[in-house]
Amino acid sequence: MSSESIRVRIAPSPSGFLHVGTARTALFNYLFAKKHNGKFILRIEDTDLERSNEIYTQNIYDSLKAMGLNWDEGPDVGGPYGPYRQSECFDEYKSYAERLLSSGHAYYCYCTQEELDAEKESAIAEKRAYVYSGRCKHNSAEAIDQFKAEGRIPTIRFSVPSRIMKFKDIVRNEVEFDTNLLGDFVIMKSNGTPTYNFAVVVDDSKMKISHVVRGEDHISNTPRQLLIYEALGEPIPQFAHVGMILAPDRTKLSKRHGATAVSEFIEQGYLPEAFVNFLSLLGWSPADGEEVKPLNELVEAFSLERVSSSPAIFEFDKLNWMNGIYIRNFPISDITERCKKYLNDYDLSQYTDKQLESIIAAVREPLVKLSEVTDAVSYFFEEKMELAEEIKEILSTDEAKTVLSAFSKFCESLNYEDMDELHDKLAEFRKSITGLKPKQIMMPLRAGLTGRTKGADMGVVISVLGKDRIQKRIARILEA
RNA sequence: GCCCCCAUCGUCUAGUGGCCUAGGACACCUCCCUUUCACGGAGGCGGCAGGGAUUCGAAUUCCCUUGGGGGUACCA
Repeated sequence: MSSESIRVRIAPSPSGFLHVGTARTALFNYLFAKKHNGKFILRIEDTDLERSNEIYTQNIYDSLKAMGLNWDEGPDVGGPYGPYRQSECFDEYKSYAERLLSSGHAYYCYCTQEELDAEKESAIAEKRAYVYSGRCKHNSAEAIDQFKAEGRIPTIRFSVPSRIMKFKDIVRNEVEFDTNLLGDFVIMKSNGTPTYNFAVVVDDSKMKISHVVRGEDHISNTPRQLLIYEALGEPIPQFAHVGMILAPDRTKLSKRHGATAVSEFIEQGYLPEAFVNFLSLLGWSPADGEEVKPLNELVEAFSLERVSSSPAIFEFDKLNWMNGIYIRNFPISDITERCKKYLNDYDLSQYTDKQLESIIAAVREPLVKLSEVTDAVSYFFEEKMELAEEIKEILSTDEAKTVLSAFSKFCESLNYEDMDELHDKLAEFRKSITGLKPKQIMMPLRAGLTGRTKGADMGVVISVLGKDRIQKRIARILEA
């Protein structure tokens, strides 16, 4: 097949924030499209008016964009096969349904919910698998008139032929279903809107989708959709059902497991770029084994054949590791800019951009999430420090006091602008105090100046704080 | 219940009959580096769910069992 013809889509329903599972599916679709010079399409599946909400649509846009998954066609950017929002296509579904009606592939069903429930209950009572009886398939004209007179509004059901349905799935080879277990299913609800299985097929064929890459939870929908394609006489796309993403307790990832929305992760301080990279490794692996790959490299490395058919569990350890790598490797100006939203409580105006960058550069190394920067830089912004017992203990010794008062004098003559020189001077200072190991000198100094036992390089601390604040902080400790 | 899918270290995975005394990554442990935390480097721990069958040979093929997941709607 010519790669020009590859068209894939992500079709979320705006009934919640963009879920990590949907995000991963979107990623795979995007990677597949870009790898083969195809089109990545966004379609909003909002046929369920009740549950759909515009704020979710916006969240889907924002999350996808943050991840860098820009779509070629979609509700906002348009395209040759629109509309890309199902709620704008209701007339279309109706006319497709009529096609099926007139070709004998579908029929009106006047069964009430109560009648249907009764069928279901007796099936359960008899320990039979429930399938719709198909009783409305051969309604007489009189019966139909009677139903209409009662005010019943029909659904439209697809007439399912009896046979074994086989299809080839790119990630799992042959899959087989017996259509007798399906039952004639509803394609148009009584309120005139299409059901999911019907709308998907209409839209996918209208949009000339060549490959349907989606979660394994859709695998049992596939035979129904195949039947519709055939009845419509539309070309059938290739399918690829990816293993699902599960929570650590091996059940479907849901709210009770914590964050499930991409936007929540971003909010927490995960870089979308890192998140994407992490997601790519859930159910797929690059042939070269190199796991750290930004989006453009993922595109190059991607192939559907390497996608896994078994489910993957979403664990934070590797995400955290990945995020740390991106935090450390991104340009410092970029990271600094992204950190600002976590620094709202501080007066940033006291520092130049360059100083802020050197502060962030000095504390970024151990960060797992950007949000941790708030605490990591606190001693650069707050003069009054709450000292933990551990710190008080370190500062209580005579040695510590000696070190601090010595440094208070020593810092008189420092050049605070030159970092290399500062490090040399620090070494000099260490030598000037005899009888103490480097650590015994540096730790009290750190504790005295920052109120912490760990943190930024002392050269940076000293440089940023400057003489006055250093002397004040030391004085406060020594007076206590 | 019925249908479908899945099954390699704790987790993500490599592996498509001999290259596997099963490789990598995360996590964990040890050591090194070191003015702290970290980063980085070097090691270590740890797995083919069980049982049959095919084969000279099985993580790899087939069957069964078990386990897990998904579906079973006028939700998507």
